[in-house]
Amino acid sequence: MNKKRTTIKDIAAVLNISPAAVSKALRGHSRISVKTREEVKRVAEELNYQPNHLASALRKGKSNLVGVIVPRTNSNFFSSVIQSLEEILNKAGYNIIITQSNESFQKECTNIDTLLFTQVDGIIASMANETVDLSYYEKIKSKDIPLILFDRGENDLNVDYVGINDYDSSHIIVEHLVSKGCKRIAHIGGYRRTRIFNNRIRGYIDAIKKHNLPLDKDLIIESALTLEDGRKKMLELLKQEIRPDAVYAASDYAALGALQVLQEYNISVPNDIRLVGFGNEPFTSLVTPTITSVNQHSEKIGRLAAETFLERIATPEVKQKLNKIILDAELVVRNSSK
Amino acid sequence: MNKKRTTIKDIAAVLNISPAAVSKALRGHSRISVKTREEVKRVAEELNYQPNHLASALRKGKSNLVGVIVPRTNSNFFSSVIQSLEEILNKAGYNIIITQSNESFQKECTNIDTLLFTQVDGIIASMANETVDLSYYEKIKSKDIPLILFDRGENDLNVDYVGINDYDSSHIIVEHLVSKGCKRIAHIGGYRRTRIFNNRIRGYIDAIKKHNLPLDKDLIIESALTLEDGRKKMLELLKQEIRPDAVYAASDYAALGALQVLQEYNISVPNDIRLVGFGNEPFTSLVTPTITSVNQHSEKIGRLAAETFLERIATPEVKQKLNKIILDAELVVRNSSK
DNA sequence: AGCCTTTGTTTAAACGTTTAACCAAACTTA
DNA sequence: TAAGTTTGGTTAAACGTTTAAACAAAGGCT
Repeated sequence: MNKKRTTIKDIAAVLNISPAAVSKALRGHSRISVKTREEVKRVAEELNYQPNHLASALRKGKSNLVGVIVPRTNSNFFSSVIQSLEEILNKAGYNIIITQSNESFQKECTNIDTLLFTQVDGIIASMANETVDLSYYEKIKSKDIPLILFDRGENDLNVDYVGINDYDSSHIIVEHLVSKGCKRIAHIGGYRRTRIFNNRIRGYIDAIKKHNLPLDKDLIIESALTLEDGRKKMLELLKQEIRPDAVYAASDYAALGALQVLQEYNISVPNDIRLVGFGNEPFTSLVTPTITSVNQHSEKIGRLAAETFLERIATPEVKQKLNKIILDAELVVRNSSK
Repeated sequence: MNKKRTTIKDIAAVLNISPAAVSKALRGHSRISVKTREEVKRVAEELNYQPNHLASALRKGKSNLVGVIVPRTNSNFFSSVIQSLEEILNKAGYNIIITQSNESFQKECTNIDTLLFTQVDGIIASMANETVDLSYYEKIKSKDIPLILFDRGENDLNVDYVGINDYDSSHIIVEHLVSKGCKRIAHIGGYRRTRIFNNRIRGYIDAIKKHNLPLDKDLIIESALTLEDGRKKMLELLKQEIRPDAVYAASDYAALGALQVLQEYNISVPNDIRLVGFGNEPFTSLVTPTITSVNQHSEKIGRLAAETFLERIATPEVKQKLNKIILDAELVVRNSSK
């Protein structure tokens, strides 16, 4: 019965050498003769040897596993970041464990615990909307394993961060709408407590000021940015005495909700009201009219996050500190604002 | 410096007992006095003890990790299955490692290899469209760890399978279209070599026969079912002498592509041509008109797959055999076929 | 009292690798 | 040729946990 897996010892027994020699041969240690090295490889192949990752991880004190936490995977942005993370990290010999927080702080905490329990060598995360208490993230830091944040980060954690320039993105959007002749631009934004949404709001405000447009408090609405929120907030905007002539939503889902309401009210997009979303979700180019949005360069963000992680691993002596990598976002103009 | 993690030995040292006693106390072994058990728990808490998962996994010969392979995560179906898998398995003490094949056979093979390398205790997978060579899946079986397939399975592997009744779903769809008065129903299907798509095609054919409708070869088109395929195939259908009065696409993406073409040609949906998709992707209720589709009960599939896995783990003596769990799908009627 | 059982714990080995330290043989070099 | 270096290994301990086996002490039974 070959019920039991072949181990390094089995190979050693066949060749009448020590397990240590086999281990070294397999890892390409210099002090092993070419002859033995090749014999070992041959026998390993023959016996269908598969190294026991757990044993090696235990001995070396690293698991070659990277934990990933995202709010959800069924958004194009996150799944694309993950894909790119996986590609880079696999090449470097790491596997990733993906977990979803579903935007819940509670779930995020248990995710962190299970990842730490699994002895991951590092964590790459995008924070849940709800999260304000950073103690669980501090816990990661206290374990002295790299923590890399992307998209949804937090300066106070003083770790690496990869994301796009939200502030500038708002400027670009407002500028685009102004160039189309819009004079009263509303913003359906996220909650200010989330850094990226706060930045988008700040960018919006500053851009509005810059173009000497009315900075009406009623034109800035905070929400969780779901489709349903988009609908509700759009209805509120329509109830105002002077309707806006453009709406900039900080998420494509909210933009879509707004679009649905506008269509139900027979308000023409883009003729009566121009609309811009954020995130460049695939459906933005599937609906009618197609929705102008912001491309967040997900693949690039994934790649940079992975590379930053590898760099941290390579130089463990360097203490982690706030290190922001900010990419320029790109406005993808579609029919909803043409 | 508390640089080093607390181990079971540290706890033992504090209480002046053996590490074995600590281990047993922590696991709730019956032969440990209530007193020591509680002291151990107290000290463990105090020293912030985190069990070393690798060591225990190595010793016990199981990793408490389950590998998951999906074609992609950015589809609502798969991400929802994953979420439900995660929920059940986490409760049972398992963590999941998610990998994506991107519908590529090559990628799927390396995914299997990395999962096996990571010593997962089992694999839950949905096969890539491309996959016909089953040798890598046989490799999983030869390791004697449970393999559970869902949605995209293969009878020949003789393992557990969870999915919906594709054959019947086609029947239900055709019946629905017939009830709306359709007489010439086209089917934009997947490739026959994939079992589920073959079943949908067979179901379509039998249902057409059953209702004595014309069974025209030109009305059945195979493709990869992407949005682009939907567009192309719809164009082909429109070129035919007698246009169909209904189109049943085996994926929502293809259905959406078809819808776009129809709108470009000013053909009214549902008045001129009725349209049905498959998968109940969120966008089906977001576009105009909303698209009738089939709900695949993703949460239930995830739950059943997880439970089947746990059952296999609990009864390792039982040899795995073909065991199909087939759910009834549910037609969600929307405007595209009303 | 003597034997049996139960309770609570210790001992020691094991899981499969890696690696520091050691060693013998072969080769250099002056 | 003697000392030093290089080559190609071996030995043994270690990573942190689990667990079978052993054992001592206490309690139960006749």
